[in-house]
Amino acid sequence: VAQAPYHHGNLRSALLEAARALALEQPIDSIMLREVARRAGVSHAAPYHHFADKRALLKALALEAFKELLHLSQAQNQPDPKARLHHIGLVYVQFALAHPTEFGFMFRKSLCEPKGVYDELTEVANRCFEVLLKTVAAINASKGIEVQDLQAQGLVCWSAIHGLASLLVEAPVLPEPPTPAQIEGLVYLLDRTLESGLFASNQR
Amino acid sequence: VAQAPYHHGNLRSALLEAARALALEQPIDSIMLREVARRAGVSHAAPYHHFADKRALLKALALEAFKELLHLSQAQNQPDPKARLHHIGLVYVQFALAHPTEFGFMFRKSLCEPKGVYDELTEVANRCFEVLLKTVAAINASKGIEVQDLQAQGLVCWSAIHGLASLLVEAPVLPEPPTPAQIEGLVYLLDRTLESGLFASNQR
DNA sequence: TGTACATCAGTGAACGCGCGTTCACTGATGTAC
DNA sequence: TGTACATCAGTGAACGCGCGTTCACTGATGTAC
Repeated sequence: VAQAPYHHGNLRSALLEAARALALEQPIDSIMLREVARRAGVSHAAPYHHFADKRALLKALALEAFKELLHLSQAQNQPDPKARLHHIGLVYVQFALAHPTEFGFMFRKSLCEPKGVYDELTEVANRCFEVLLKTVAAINASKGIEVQDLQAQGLVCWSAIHGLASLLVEAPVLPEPPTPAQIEGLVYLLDRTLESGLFASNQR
Repeated sequence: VAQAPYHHGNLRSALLEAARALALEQPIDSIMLREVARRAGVSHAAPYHHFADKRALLKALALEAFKELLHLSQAQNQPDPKARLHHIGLVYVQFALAHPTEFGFMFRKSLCEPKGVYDELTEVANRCFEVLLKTVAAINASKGIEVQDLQAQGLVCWSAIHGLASLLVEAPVLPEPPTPAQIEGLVYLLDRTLESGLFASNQR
């Protein structure tokens, strides 16, 4: 296998991996299909045996990203729902910082068009949200709270996490990329905000 | 002036306006300079008398967007700092929904490169953040709270607002675009979360 | 008021570029008998 | 174990396309005298 056989064997994965590597270096829209093929060591027409077109390859990339995010969110087994929520927030922010281009791309609405038909990307995204919703519901239960609109509560919770991740990735305001310790500190502050508000007096 | 004079008169503004209109129809990276010129009723070389290149035009578009956001944030005169924060959150989300393409684009880090030199976009973005910071600080003061890291507190606050705006614009999870009433409801829920946490028992 | 002239803000042709995609092809693989 | 053959997964040439940018140009404007 050392001398590059005619058949690649696992070109589909290799193309996705090449696209992932390119995404670390440049924005998603300047990724070129021919360059992905080049990186995978294959002619520029070869990808068409594995993906209908460029868009399909990029969508597959987004799908993989969502699957990884889902996997990370679930990779825990803590009994305390608050600890679970902290975990979700932390891995979410860490994922965004580790894969900034994919993070910005995987939420593009145009990826899921046309609407109405079954779409695996939408489904996995929904499952990510459901993991969060269940955790939020568990915290409600542990506090004996009845919430009228769990979706809205979950959306606000997701917003706080998503916003922190987004700003850390892209905010023009931040002079330096944050250190892992700063990230954890911000996620803890976020936890406390969700727990008791942004203006609780037990600020540390 | 009815018969299209040779000199346009205010082509720079007209080009930005054309770009803004195009941004309502398509993602930022598929906006083409030649089409912007076409929309402005001018030859495709004319923009080069007003912008160094395509990137400069798009950056000017982002700058205008930030200026409008700053203006909206400041367009109020409420004595209660909590009311001011609510206003900021509301106009932020409304702006994002009204200008989704620019909203996604104006935060791109690459817009502010090369770093180090003075950059008007960075400055206006910072001023937006400062409006928020001052409001948060005023709420702290009204509560007699001393905060160790105002920047972090402000960043978390901004995250919550920014995240809600981002998700409402782009989330693949939401089946329908939200109504104005839903938006206000979510911003109120956000307010209450910042005030007393996501799990306060006074859920309505 | 008129004229010369510099400057500004357009035009339209042209350039090079590299893309996404298609096509006929060919080498490799696997299965039936 | 061999052989025929269908199928799969590559190749490389070619296509059309429209872009961003440059250039020499020209029409319009404004100022000096």
